[in-house]
Amino acid sequence: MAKIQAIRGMNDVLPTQTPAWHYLEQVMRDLLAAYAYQEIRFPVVEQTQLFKRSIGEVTDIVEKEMYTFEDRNGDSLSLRPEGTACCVRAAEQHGLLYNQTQKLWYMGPMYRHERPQKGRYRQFYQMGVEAFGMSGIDIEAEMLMLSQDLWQRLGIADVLTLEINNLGNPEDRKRYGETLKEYLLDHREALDEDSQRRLEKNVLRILDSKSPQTQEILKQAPQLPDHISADSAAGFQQLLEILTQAGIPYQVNNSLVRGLDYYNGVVFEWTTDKLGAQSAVCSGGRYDGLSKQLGGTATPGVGFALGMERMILLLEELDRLPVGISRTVDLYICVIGEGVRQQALILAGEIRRKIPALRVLTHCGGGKYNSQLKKAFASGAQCALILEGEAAQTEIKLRVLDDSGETSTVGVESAFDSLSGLFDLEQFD
RNA sequence: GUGGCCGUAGCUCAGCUGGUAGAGCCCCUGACUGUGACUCAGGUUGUCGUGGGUUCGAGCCCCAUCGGCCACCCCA
Repeated sequence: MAKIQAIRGMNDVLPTQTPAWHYLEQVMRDLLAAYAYQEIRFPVVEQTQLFKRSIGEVTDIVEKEMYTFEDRNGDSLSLRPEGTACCVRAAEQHGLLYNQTQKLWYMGPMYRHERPQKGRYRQFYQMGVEAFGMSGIDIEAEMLMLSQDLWQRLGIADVLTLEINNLGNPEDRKRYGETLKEYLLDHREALDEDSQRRLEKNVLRILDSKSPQTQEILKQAPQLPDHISADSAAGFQQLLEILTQAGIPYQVNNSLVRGLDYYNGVVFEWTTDKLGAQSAVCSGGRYDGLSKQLGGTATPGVGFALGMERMILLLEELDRLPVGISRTVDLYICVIGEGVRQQALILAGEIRRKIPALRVLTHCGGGKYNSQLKKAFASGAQCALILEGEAAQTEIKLRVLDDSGETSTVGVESAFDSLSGLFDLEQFD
């Protein structure tokens, strides 16, 4: 029988890696709680239409990266390639957007059929933040401050840079799109293939085309900042001022457009040069038209998503993971001889009841003194209880697992007291 | 989707111009040590990613396929 292996680009997270994930998730949860954002969860599968209508028909994501399949009843379903559309759908469906504002976050796997690469996987995890019902630039400012706060808590602020742009309000964007299209139609033949296709449904994307020839043509093109209404431009300036005051360095990039069609207003991207080709670790912006586009009532929205794998890669690369997060055992109980097996299990249970947060590993499966002690050290535990004998013991050994080799013999009854003396119990409250 | 490199024991890798496989680490046993050590003695592990082909014979050649890494592209 041939061995079955994981699907390409879909990774197992092994026990050696889960501590890093827990750490990252915990820092995020704490941060989001500090900003009073609430968690929302929604399904991994949605109607294909949801993504076609939000992300855009002619985007790469919808055109060639979605996992789309037919349900048994013939409906076209897709694994979610991103979270914003799902979040809007869920919020709208349950009346969360009716006459109220929301500050939400989510975390979970997304799916995109791309060629796997460092920092790019077919199943990847995103943490996303979305705010609904707020149209000022204060919410953009808060989100950027929140993300900056996260980088600081993780200790990676020094390797990330913020690129930011203003696409103007939806009318600005539409008007500019038409003007740009008109200009580019005159140079149609000189554009690269992709840009020619985008001319029809996705003109703005041409702005960040990598083709040198296309970029040459764009030099003479009508410029985006010239087509932005005064109030939108003023708001953008205010935002930039807040960023300056908050000590967040930024770089205005007028060709930053984003690959998802639903954006308008402020868009941004946090990038790094530490992850090879995958430079974007977090990005987002305003999407005021999205909820209406999905058939709901018009509700302003702002949000961003960040790639969890890329965060972890970055933390590992820069060695910014706190020491000690991998330790999973505090107390190791060595069980030498079948006679003390039962006593050891019962004793472990009593200790756990008395100190619920203490992580107690009872050695199972037998083995000699030497090898069990070796495992006790390898486990990272601070201390080991050693039960040895052919029958239940009244005295057991307590060994501190450091170089001192300090070992004492204690009565079973007083084992708990001895442990209390060893561990700083407050840390387990 | 395109291109380059790669796929040999749990891990890191070696394997000359094709003659059916090794090393280190780890792990286990024993000896010595009242003991995570050291040293010594011994031991387990692989359908050489998978499926075909060429050949008297393939880990080494050819084709296909799956997977990994990197870049393009795209994005988180």
